[in-house]
Amino acid sequence: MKIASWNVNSLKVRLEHVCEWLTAQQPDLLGLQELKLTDDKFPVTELDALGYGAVFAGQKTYNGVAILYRKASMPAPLDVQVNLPSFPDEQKRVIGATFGDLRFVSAYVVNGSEVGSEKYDYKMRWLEALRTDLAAWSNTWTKLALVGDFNIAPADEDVWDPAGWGEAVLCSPPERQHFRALLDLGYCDAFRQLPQAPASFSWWDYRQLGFQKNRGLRIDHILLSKTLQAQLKACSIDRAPRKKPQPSDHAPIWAELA
DNA sequence: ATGGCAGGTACGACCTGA
Repeated sequence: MKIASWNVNSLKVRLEHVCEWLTAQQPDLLGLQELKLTDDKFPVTELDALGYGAVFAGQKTYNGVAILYRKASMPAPLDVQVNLPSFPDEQKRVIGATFGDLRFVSAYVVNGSEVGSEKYDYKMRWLEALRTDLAAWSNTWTKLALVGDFNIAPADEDVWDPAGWGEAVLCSPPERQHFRALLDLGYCDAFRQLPQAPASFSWWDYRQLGFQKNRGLRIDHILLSKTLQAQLKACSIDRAPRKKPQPSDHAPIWAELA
C-alpha cells in the first residue's frame, strides 16, 4: 500500500498536477493540504474519473484539507472527523478517516509567521492540542498514519542553511520539541527510518531560484504508529512535480507499506 | 532590514505563506 501527502497550494490551480501524479503513482491514500477552496468547488468529478474518492474540509482563500482514496483498493472511509476535537477552530486544518483498520489523518499545521508573534502562539496551542488528540487516537487505532505539512523542520539536516535560519520559525526549539513530543507518543518520522540523500527537502521558496539551488526545508512528514512502522518498505519525496511549470512550492512525500 | 514569488480577493493593494 502506498500512502502520501502533498501541500498543493490551491487545488484549483494544481488540479492537473494532482491528476497527473495520481495517474503516475497510484497512491492508495493521499492527504492534501492548502486546498484554498470551498467544498462546493472541490473537484469531485475529475478525481472520480481517475478512480479516486475524497473526503474534504475546505474554506475560502486559506487552509483546507482532504483525503483522496483509490476506490479499487480501499474500502469506503468511515468515522470522518474534521479538525481537532480538543481545539475548536474556524480554520480547516485536519481531516481524518478510517479505511478498514487504518486510521489516516491529513493535517496542515499552523505556519506561525514569526517566533513570538500571535500566530506563533496559536501554533503552539494548536500543536499542544494535536498532541492531546493524537494520544487519544492512539488508544483507538494501532494502525495510524498522520501525514501533512507540519511546518516544522525537525533537525538542522532538514534545513538548507541551518546557520542562516537559526532558531527562526519552522526551526525554533519549541516547535522541534512539539514534533519530538508527537514521536514520543509512539510514532516515527517515516522518512528518517530509511537511508536518504543529504539535503533532502519537501519545500522550496518560489523566490531567488530556491528549487534550482536546492535551498529548501523538509517540513512535510509522514508519521507512522509502531504497527505501521513495522510495515514500512520505502519512503521518498518526489521532486518531479516541483520541476513542472506553475508548481506547488511543496513536493509530495510518499511511503510504501507492506 | 527588506524584498524577492505565488495564490486569493477583487479590480486596489493587501494578506498570507515558509
